[in-house]
Amino acid sequence: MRIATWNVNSVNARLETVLKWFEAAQPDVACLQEIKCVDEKFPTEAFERLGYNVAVHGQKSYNGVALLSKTPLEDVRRGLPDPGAEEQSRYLEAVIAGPMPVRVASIYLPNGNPVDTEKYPYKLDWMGRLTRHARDLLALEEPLVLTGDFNVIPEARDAEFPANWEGDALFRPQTREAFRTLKYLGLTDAYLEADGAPGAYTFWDYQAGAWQRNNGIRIDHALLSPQAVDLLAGVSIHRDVRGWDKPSDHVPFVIELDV
DNA sequence: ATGGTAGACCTTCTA
Repeated sequence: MRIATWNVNSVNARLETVLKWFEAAQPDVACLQEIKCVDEKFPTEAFERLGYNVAVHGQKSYNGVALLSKTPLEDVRRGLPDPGAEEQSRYLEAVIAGPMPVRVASIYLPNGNPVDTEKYPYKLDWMGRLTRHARDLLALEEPLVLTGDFNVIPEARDAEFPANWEGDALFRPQTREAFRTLKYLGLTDAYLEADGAPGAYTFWDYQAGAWQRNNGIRIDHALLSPQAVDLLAGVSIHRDVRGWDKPSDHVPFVIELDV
């Protein structure tokens, strides 16, 4: 089972590029982030034509996540538990039906910049809520994949120019500590487990020639329960997609499970 | 030290 995650930066502005990649890469499951539209504006029919079942948790203008699967999506959950009054659409979870069901979550963790605004505490609070929910999911002792745009640079080796990110919400010690707290519940970073070579990035900013200078960071992750690690067969970062016409600033990250 | 790009949008916010 091939499970992809991709922050597409507007699914409608990017639809041609997204469909081109889907036809080439043929993921069984895909988690999209930053779809930037409400549910009714999501191009559901285009994905159904490719054979996918579709679940969407959209939002006007900003954020929004989706889950696509060749087999049915069951037990769909939209949003984390304990939503606040101004909840943003950043979490969508479902069980991928099959002989070995796999629970998958599409995650768009808050960016958190600028750090001297309410955005940073919102990020840390959201990470706390994700961690509490992940603890409950791990208690189920089933194959679980938490994947998406975490907006976290886990270590200096995950940035080409780590000094550029000092003080940034993606790399602050508090952010990295919160990410470790999540992982230390018993989750495994699929990229480190299956490959781990440094210099592998999933995001290059549109600005200041970041792509041309390879000023990249690894912020799109897949965290696996022990039962999912047992199935892990490999990972791949589709770096070349960043060089396509009208690219997203993120590229697809794919994990392969022996299911 | 600064500014650079992209997308959706109640020309400004978010990243």
